[in-house]
Amino acid sequence: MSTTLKIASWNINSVRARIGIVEQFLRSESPDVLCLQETKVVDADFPAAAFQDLGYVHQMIRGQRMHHGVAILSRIPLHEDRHHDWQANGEARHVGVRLDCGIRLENVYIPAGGDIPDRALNPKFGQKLDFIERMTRWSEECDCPTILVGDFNVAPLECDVWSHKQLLKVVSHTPIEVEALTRLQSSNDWVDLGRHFHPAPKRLHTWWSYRSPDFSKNDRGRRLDHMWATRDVAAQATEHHVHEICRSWLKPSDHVPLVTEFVL
Amino acid sequence: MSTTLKIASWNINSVRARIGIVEQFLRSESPDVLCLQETKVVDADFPAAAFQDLGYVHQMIRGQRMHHGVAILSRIPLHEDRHHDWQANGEARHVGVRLDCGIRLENVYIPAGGDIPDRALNPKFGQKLDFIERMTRWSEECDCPTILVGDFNVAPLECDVWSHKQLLKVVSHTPIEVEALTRLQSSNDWVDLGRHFHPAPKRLHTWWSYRSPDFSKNDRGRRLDHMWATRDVAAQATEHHVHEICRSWLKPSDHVPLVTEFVL
DNA sequence: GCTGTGCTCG
DNA sequence: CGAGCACAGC
Repeated sequence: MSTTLKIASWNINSVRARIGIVEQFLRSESPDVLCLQETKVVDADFPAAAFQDLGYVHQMIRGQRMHHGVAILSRIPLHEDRHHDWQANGEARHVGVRLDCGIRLENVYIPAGGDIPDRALNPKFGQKLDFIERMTRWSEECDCPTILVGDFNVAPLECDVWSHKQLLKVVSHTPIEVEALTRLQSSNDWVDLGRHFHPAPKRLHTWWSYRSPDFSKNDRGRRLDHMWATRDVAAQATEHHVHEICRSWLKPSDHVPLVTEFVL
Repeated sequence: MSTTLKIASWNINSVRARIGIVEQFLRSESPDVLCLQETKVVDADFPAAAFQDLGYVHQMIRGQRMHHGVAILSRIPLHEDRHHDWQANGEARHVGVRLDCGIRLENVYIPAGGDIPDRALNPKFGQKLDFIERMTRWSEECDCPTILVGDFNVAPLECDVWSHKQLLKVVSHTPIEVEALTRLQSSNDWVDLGRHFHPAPKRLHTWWSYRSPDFSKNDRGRRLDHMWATRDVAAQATEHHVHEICRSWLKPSDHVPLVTEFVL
């Protein structure tokens, strides 16, 4: 006998502004667990009831005023929730739990890093690289079956962006960020599920800027969102989808949801 | 042979935020002329095309950044537009035109007057009374058939408010404002079309605060919006309606439209 | 409450 | 472009 586990991850850019389309997504996809990033709301104002009404009664919420904020909403029990604050700056960028099957699920929102890809000129860029380094130290110590999801704010491969050449000096696709993310991936037995199911050089994007007027016409996307799993767990993955369609919905997030199914 | 003339007036509290419901109203009521107050937009950004598409190709727009702003949108020709600035402060509170039938149509947005009904403590209250006085001087000189509409921000009669007693010291229903409005009405042969068709003590309201959560439940309305006509024109009026239903629409204005039909 | 504005952030 | 916030005005 086998059970399936369906995990979704989505940077929704304000859970309150997006509650309608998140419900729509949950109704159509029915994942067992939904990981959110950029909820942008303090825990007291999190729209918990809306998720409860759809069966997501197990909730691990870590929000803050205005920026960042992560949450795990689940139809299956969640245990041993931990909130890492790797940079000890109080930013709500991580929440992790253990599922009944023993797998740990880690939900992360890596800093965007500002506009200028230079540690000296732009402290936010330094903070981003530092965040990835500290995550790498943490990842080295991870010793159980783990799924790591979230908005990593890095598009590592050439085919992860609409134009490798034009984005080489644009934060999210610079060599220094890609190297940092590669070290994170190498620091444990991480399998990039996106590329496992949709190998390069296939086009795979999860984010389109609001600033580009017609996202589907110009298609200037980047793969900033990721789902990784330790090799043992990745071996149980059966499907992985990027729900591009959600970018065309009314009042969309600039990110779209990722979904992976596992057979345990 | 006779022709009908259907005039509507509506404080829409931002024409851009309300463009959808104004279109809905125009489609269902099809007035010949629509007078708007509180358009809250500079002329360059006025959604002129939306009105043109519905046949309102004759437009006299007097807007300003952020506050106030009036407009006359019409399916019939408009002539001799005049913008009075009675207080010479640059506020866009009036636009008037002449119709082909010879009637003048004057569209006014009288200042709200702030919170405290005291000239000394609250300059806005003084400005409101001064505005009405200056309008009175102008009204005395009006010597042609005229329809005067708009948001007067005064509910003169006891039955114009949900509680006469509780509003006696609330700006919009204080004796000093009512007296000022009465002087304005007496300064020419003005007929209050609202009360002509719906005589006191009938309840007649055109505005419900956003702050009262369920407007229809508590029904704490006031008659702040008015349509007046000189006696000759008033004699040609056949119907006058307050479209209360518009207050229950999605994302409503706090005011509802008034409509009068004339047979010329 | 619900507009507008200006601001920061991505 | 579109979230968040703060403020003013009604």
